[in-house]
Amino acid sequence: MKYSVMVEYALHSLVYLIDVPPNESIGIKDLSEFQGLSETYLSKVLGKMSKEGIVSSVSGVKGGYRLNKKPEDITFWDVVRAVEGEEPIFQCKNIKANFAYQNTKQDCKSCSGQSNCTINIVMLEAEEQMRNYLRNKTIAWLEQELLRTLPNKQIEEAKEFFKRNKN
Amino acid sequence: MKYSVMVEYALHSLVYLIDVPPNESIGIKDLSEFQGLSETYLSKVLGKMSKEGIVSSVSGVKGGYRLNKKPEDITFWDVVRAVEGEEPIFQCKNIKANFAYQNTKQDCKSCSGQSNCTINIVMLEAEEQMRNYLRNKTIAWLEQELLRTLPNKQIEEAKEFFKRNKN
DNA sequence: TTAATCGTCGATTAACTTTGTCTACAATAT
DNA sequence: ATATTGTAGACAAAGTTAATCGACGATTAA
Repeated sequence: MKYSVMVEYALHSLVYLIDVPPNESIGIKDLSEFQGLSETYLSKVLGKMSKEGIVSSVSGVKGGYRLNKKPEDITFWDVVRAVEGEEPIFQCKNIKANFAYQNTKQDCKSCSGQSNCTINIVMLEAEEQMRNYLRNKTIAWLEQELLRTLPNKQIEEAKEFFKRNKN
Repeated sequence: MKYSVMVEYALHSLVYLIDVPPNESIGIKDLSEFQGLSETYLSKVLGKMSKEGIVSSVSGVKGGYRLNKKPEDITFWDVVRAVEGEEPIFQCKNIKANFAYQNTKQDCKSCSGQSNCTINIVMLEAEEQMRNYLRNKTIAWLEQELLRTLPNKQIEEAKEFFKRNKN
């Protein structure tokens, strides 16, 4: 079980969007070039975040992406959900004749809802612990943390790169 | 991102092994037939749990599986780990020239260890929340919960099935 | 108004993982 | 001995993720 690399691409890309003023933006070409990622693939990641209102996009010449919310209103969970969707990690397939289901006739839909399949409930609640943790970490917090821990040189390098290619 | 169905197969199968006396066992054929699962595939799942010491196996005629520990010493996490492995859900691919890494020269190994890639740390800690929850739920607890919530008829049905085919 | 630039969308391909099967083999009760 | 059962590994099928490509529409600068 793994998160798709999209999650990594998304979180890392957001870092560069934090400081972009509301009337500017960063193009997919710059974002992908600086991080060494595929332009077309990364654009799908940003597209997903755009759909979920995390970033907003500007079409046309000098277009690109910028944040669509304040960094303190974007959580890690928002990003994961935008990219991976809300489907639970664990899903009952409703094993036939199964001991652990009250109603062997019903299928998985009932099980992932407010079902009484104990095993499913445990797994869903376990995942909920992870989600709650992610809901508590915002992009604003991430920026502070990066400013605190990263060498200045590296931070300046990034700022320089995106300033040079400013949209 | 999804858990493999192996996790479901493993947890459900364990339920039927809880009450097996130390000198008896249940064969893969019965376990798979009762649950409507592929015999060969389920045997791989049990094999993984056997390797991790959760169950023990008896070869030969009248062979099968039984628990290798007390139900209160088997947690959900033990089962997930046996089946899915310990690899973290999120793994840094060390994006080239990446802003969020202190040392762009090092590769992912450094990042998933005690690295200072903040994003990676957050994701690892989030996963740890989920693991801790699973570490708190034992198979013994699961049995109590099932006895409490399942209709007697269903429980008896299962017991009957495995008694008939007792090894 | 035209041309270049940029994001969006869907089809397609490539790589990889999961699921499942098959076969040969080792252990064991009768 | 022999039939039964678990073990292991090769293999195949199906599904998912990663990545590419091309057509399209929106926007801006000239």
